[in-house]
Parts: sequence; structure tokens; C-alpha cells
Amino acid sequence: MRYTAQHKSITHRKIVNTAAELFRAQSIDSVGVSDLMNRAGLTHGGFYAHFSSKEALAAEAIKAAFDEARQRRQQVIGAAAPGTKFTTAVEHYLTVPHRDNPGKGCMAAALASEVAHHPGPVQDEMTAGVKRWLAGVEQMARDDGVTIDGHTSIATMVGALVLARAMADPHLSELFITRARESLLASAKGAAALPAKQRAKRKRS
Amino acid sequence: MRYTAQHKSITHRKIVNTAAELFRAQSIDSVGVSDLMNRAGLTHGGFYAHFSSKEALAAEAIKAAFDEARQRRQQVIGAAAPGTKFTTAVEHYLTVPHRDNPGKGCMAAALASEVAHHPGPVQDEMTAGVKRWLAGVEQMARDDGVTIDGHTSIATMVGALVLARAMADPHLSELFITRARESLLASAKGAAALPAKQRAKRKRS
DNA sequence: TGTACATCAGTGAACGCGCGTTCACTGATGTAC
DNA sequence: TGTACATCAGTGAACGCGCGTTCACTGATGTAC
Repeated sequence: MRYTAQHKSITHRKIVNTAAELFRAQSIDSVGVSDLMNRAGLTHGGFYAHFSSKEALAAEAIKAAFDEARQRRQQVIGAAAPGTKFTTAVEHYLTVPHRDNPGKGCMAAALASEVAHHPGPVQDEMTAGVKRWLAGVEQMARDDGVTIDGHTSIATMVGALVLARAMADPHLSELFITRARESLLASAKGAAALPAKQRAKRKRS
Repeated sequence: MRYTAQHKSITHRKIVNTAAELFRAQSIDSVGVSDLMNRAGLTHGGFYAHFSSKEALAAEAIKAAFDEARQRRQQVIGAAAPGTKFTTAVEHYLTVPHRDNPGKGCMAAALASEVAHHPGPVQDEMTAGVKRWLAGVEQMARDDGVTIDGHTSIATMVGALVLARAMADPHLSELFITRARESLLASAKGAAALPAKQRAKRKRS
């Protein structure tokens, strides 16, 4: 069943995208190579024509998910009113639909815990993805003239989403999202309202 | 090999405590019943004299870990100077040793992601544990006369620890911990410095 | 241009392995008399 | 108090199952002549 030249890379991308979604939705460990290949419209035996191991696929899938998120983020903040990039990004991140669709959401929130015990390429891609996200968040804040801490902002967003997804109580779950959102938006407003001198002082400390 | 009357409950607690540590250190899924029982000084066959399933043990282990954390927290803040309960708790949570010893650390940070896909008693215990933690944090802030948002504080702490554990870059990992700590301590100080009227106003909004 | 052969993405059976769970059994202790 | 029996926590072999990975094979397409 040999296909035309570009068919292999199309199939490859399809497997990676399927994995990026399933891994985020269910975890890497609980998605079997068979499940995955069937979802991509193939059978499990063909897997090793594309990847040396499930681990190698996981690394590619993490990279792909961060790349896609980065593109979507740039589209969203490109349409944002001047000085609202950071707040727009927060408002898109901390939502109930994002909580309920991990398969299409933030890779860090979905798999950071699992990746902690996966040293090697998988953890390296997670690290690289978070670094790029962090740089993006800090750039947005700079563009907006707002002084927030990028690391803390990301930690709050990830923590709120992770906790919201783990709660059996729907009200408590939603509170983690809405309170974290309000808190981040308020701190961004507060930082923007500071005179330039005070902002500079804060940065230094 | 029948033992004296209280021996069963001693063994039971030993298994639960071993599980609480191993599950936090490695995840529920990757710890086998055999591993677990061997670590507790037993063989796997005896497991079902104590628990109806691995799932049931996981639920008990989560409860036990939250109970132990609660006790340790109360000891720590009992020794804290007046008005510093919240900041003391944050300083004990966001540390490099806590990052490096998940088995003895926060259950929420270790297993929230995994528990998101484990409905039933496991998720219920996680929810109950987080609720008690949240109530504890809010009580500390009230005792200190500090106005912080409990949900956001917890989200930031969990997110920072989860991200720090997932990062392959040691410097970036530590930044998540130190920045989140500084940020939470600063917001607590800011809130405490506000006059009583403004505090009341913030609470209402 | 037409024919013969090589390629290799994809198939599906099979592999060893570790998992959670079951079960017949053991034997020191608690209980009945 | 001493003896016979019942209990049941713990043992270790065995169960079916799904996992990641391997492998002989297929057959449509690309390439050589």
C-alpha cells in the first residue's frame, strides 16, 4: 500500500495531532498505542514506521501542542485592544470551556504532573514549551505597560485549571477559575495604574 | 499467622501510609499493589483482607495525606508570630525541599491532575481535602487580619510546585517557587497594610 | 512509452511482561467447654 | 486450668487482560531500463 511521496508526512502529523489531543485529555500513560492509531484511522503495527517509541511520540506531541497554542494565542492577542494583551490572554485561559476540554487546551496544565516523572525528551519539550509561554506572557505585559510577574501568573493559571479539573464539587471547581481570573485581572490593572517611577522600582526589587 | 487484636489496624495504617507516600512520589497508576505491599513488609495476596480494591486504598491514602498535612500545618502556624500565620504557611509550602520530596508533600500538587480522570471516592477525597485546606488558609488570613483570596493563593501554590517539578531546567524550576513565594508574601503584606475600611470594601466586591 | 522490479507505509498476529484480582492454603491466636 | 476447635491475617501460585514492541507479509507506487 505504498502512497504518494507526501502521504507519510501527512499521516505523521495526523498521529502527532491525535496524540496531542488524547494525551492532554487522558494522560500519556492511559492512552495505548492501539487506541491512538485507531483514532488516527490506522492500525497499531504501523506506529514504528513513524516513531522509535511511544516516548518519542509524546515528546513530539508536547511540542506540537505548545506550537499550536502559541499560534492561537498570537491570533487572540492580535485582535485585542491596545494595552489589553495580558488581560485578554488571562480571560481566554481561565474559562469553564477550557477546564472542560483539556484535549484542546493547555499542555502544561494537562501533563505537567505526569511529565515530572518522565525525564528525557518529554520533560525537555515541556520545559521548552513553558519557557516560550513564559516569554510570551512577559512580552504581552511589557507591550501593555503592565508590571506583573510572569512566573507567578503562569503558576496561578495552571494551578487554578488543575484544581478546577480535580474538584468533584462544580461550584468549588468554578470558584478556582473565576477567583484566579479576577485576581490576575485586578493585579494587571493595579500594575498599569502605577506611575512609571514606581513600576521601575518594583521591577528592580 | 493470626495476630493479636490490634495488629490488623496497625498493618492497615502501615499500608495506607506507605500508599500515601508512594502515590504522591510516583502517581497512583505507576505504583503496583505488589510494590506497595512489599514496601509495607507484606506480600500482595494479603491486600484484599484490608481493601476492596486499589481504588479504595487510593481514596483512604488521599484522606490520610490531607489529615497529616493539616496536623503539620497547625503545628507550624501555632509557633508563628502573631499576624504571620498566612505568610508562615506560604513560606513552608513554597520551598525547594518540598519540590524535591513529593512523597511527603502536598497531595493536591502531587495528584490533582491524575485525580481529574478518577471520578468516585478518589476524587471525592481530593475535593474534601482541598476544601479543608482552603478553609484553613482563609482562617489563617482572617486571624492575621490580612485580605487575600484563598482560592487564588492555593492555585498559585499548587501551580508553582507542579511547574517547578516538571521543569528540566533547575534555574527555571526554582524561579517558579521563589517568584510565587515573593508574590504571595507581598500581596499579604499589601493587604494587611490597608486601613480597615478599605479591607471591608475589598471583601464585599 | 511500456514493462519489470524495488521500495516501504501500513497490516495483523504474536512476543514477553506486569498489572489487579482470586483462591486454596497456613498456622498462631482467641474462644468454648 | 487444660484441651479441642474455629478464626482469619497473611502467603504465594495462578487467572485473564492490555500494554509496548516486533515481525513476516502485502500491494500500490516510484524507478530503471
